[in-house]
Amino acid sequence: MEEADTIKETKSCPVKFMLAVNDAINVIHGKWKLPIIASLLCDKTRFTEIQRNIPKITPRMLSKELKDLELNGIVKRTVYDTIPVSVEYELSDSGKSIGDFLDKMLEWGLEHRKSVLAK
Amino acid sequence: MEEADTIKETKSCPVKFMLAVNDAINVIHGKWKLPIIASLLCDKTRFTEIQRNIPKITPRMLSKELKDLELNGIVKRTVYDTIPVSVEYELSDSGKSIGDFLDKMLEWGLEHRKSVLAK
DNA sequence: CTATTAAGTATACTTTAGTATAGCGCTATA
DNA sequence: TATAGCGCTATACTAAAGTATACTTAATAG
Repeated sequence: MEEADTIKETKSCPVKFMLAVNDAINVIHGKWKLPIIASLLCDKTRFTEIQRNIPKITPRMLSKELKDLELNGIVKRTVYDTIPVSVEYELSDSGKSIGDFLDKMLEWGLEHRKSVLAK
Repeated sequence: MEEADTIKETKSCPVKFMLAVNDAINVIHGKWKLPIIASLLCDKTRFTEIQRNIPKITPRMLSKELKDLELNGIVKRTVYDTIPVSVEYELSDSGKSIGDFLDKMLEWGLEHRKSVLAK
């Protein structure tokens, strides 16, 4: 099946539609996922570095969210055999392409703000 | 300032970027907002009708989420002076245009599923 | 007189998300 | 020997989100 057909078919099937959209929502869901992804969109980085980039995140949450993102194929974790060990996190291809729909959300958000302020 | 410039400027400003993206996230955030919006994308409808369309939602949650959506300018509520009163909910223009970024999320979700299954 | 419908509200509860704080194993540097 | 940095984990807690169940007001149908 062609790409365009897959999309068309999915839109006509509420269940598949919801599954795919929910995948996207889950990836940005919660207080910290977006800051983490934003941090990794710039550069592959290490644990402590991300912690420094995101004020107020606790190591517990950072660890939890990174695991979650890794499990969902958004983030890749690489351990280097240095002393002491260093660990690098980077976005997968899927992860990098999150920017695609974030841009659309941004545009919608700006439009919406305008229309709300107009009243 | 031109539309395109606003978007460009926003992308270069992390705070504004986050504000606008968060507006979009808030609108679809939680267990029930998306089903409610989906239900209203088809048709303007009444409270009980929405409740029937969304199995398992309680009136408490439906009421809460509709109020929230109304406050955020996504949904418009109209009370008709019939006996007994009937109340109709419909999407605002902003509400209708949510489809724009949902489509992008859908596309991303499908791509992502493919890439995860490929492994 | 009782039951039902519309559009919710009230109260109490459970579950999930997030916070606060401390500590581990390892090594390098002062 | 003490301190600091890295990449976390453990325990205990609070706060936010969601559920369950009952009830309200006003009218109408049986």
